Amino acid sequence: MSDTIITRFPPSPTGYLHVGGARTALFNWLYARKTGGKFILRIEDTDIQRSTQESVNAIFEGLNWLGIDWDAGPFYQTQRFDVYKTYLNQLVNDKKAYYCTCSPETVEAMREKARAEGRNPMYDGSCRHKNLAPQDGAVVRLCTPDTGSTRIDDIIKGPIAIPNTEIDDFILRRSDGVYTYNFAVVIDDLTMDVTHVIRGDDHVSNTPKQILIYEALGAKVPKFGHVPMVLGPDRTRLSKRHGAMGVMEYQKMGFLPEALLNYLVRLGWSYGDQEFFTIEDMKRLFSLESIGRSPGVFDMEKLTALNAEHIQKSTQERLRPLFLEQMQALCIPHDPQDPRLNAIITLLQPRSKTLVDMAQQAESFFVAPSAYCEVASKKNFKAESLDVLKKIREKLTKTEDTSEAAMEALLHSVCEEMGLKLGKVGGPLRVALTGKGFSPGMGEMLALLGKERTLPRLDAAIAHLEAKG
RNA sequence: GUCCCCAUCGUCUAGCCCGGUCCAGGACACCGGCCUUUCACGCCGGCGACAGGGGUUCGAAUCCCCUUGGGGACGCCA
Repeated sequence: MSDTIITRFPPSPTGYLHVGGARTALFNWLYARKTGGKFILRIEDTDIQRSTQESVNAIFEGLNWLGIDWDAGPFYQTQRFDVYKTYLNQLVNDKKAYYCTCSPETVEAMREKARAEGRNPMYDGSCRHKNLAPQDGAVVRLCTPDTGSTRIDDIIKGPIAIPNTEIDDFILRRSDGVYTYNFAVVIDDLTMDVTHVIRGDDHVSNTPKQILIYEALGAKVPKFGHVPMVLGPDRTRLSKRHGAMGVMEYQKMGFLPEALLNYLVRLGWSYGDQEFFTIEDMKRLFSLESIGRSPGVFDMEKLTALNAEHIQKSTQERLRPLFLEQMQALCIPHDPQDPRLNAIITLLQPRSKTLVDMAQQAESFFVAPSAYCEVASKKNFKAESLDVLKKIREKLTKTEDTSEAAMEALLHSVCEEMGLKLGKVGGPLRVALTGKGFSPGMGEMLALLGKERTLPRLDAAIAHLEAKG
């Protein structure tokens, strides 16, 4: 009755939320948000053997982390059998579906035969005209047309026609009374008034079957849009062997959800040359028309680059809790109340690819180096370095102003007085303070470390150098 | 095997629908350089693609056909 657009995301709870599923969810969600429509979450748990509550929870967790919210649901298919039953009976009464008692072995033999004859392996419809009475242990199959073809007017791929000879009388309800995916999906989409079915490419062959169910029911067929799949670097369907699949693993690796979403939305969809999108940008600019037709390879490097950009453009309020969370997760000693936190984050923002990266770099601000990197000390702890460090120490003791500018000035005066280039001063100091060969600028480090942390580290380095001789 | 889909730099893509402005643009990666106390950031430059073949046309990345290549589906899984 209304023209509200209704989309849905129907994961099967047989594992975590993976990036492919996340992208499908994202597209459906964005389309609903863009058009002011509704987005439904539905759990397709009709595979009772493999469905688990942990998986359901993992899917919620993933969706929550990504910030993908839904307007209705979650609905569970296993709780909707009474609905399915009504529609199934209608089909049987109308002679559009029938009971079949062929055993799995018999059907397999049919498939084998078809294969041998160079045809698509399928059920041959031998029970179709037997007019079998409803009975336990029998499956219910749909009567599918033997001629003609079924057309999909795909929003993304354009018209697709599948010959009906390729579609067998598939099962709507199993012998144990559980409804199959193809049937449950149609009844759900129908009764939930779904207007747009946006899903992975791997479903194109299911679509004509589903259309046939709508037609047998005399129901209105929704619009379909099949988005190309996400491939691994070897150009096959993304799977476990390609490594990180679960969305939450990306959180552990220090990715921002908005960065993952940005990456995912751009994988297959485009808006001119724009690469960087905030969530708000996506909601405003997304369109089904601009989704490409070819599959895309998941590229960690590009995701990482995008993540760096999102970190760089992010705000203090956004980053601070995530940063703290990451410090915690990595067991890096720190003080969550430290007044320097904002300054540290700001300093690290342009130099961090991930939150993990940022947290690791932040360590130096909280704890003294436990050791000096061999390469770095070999390169920077030279003969004259001992005097340099002593000089810095001496000057630092005498200053009160530890602002970045004052610290820069201090370093420059050391250079001047000792007739050294900045590198000869900054190098040893860097190793003394961080133990590493790289870090932010020494002025910035000194200012953030303050005398109370700098002096002991200087003393330790001086002792280290004196011991070395 | 059968059916369906796809095809622009290594990767993501713009351009394709409505042929000329494209000896094909952007981004990631890579390589140089600048900046610089290190590492990053930033900036500048470079490398790098219309799968192949036929048409149609004055003209094709863009339209048509074939070939090749890739992906997907063929379950009492979803």
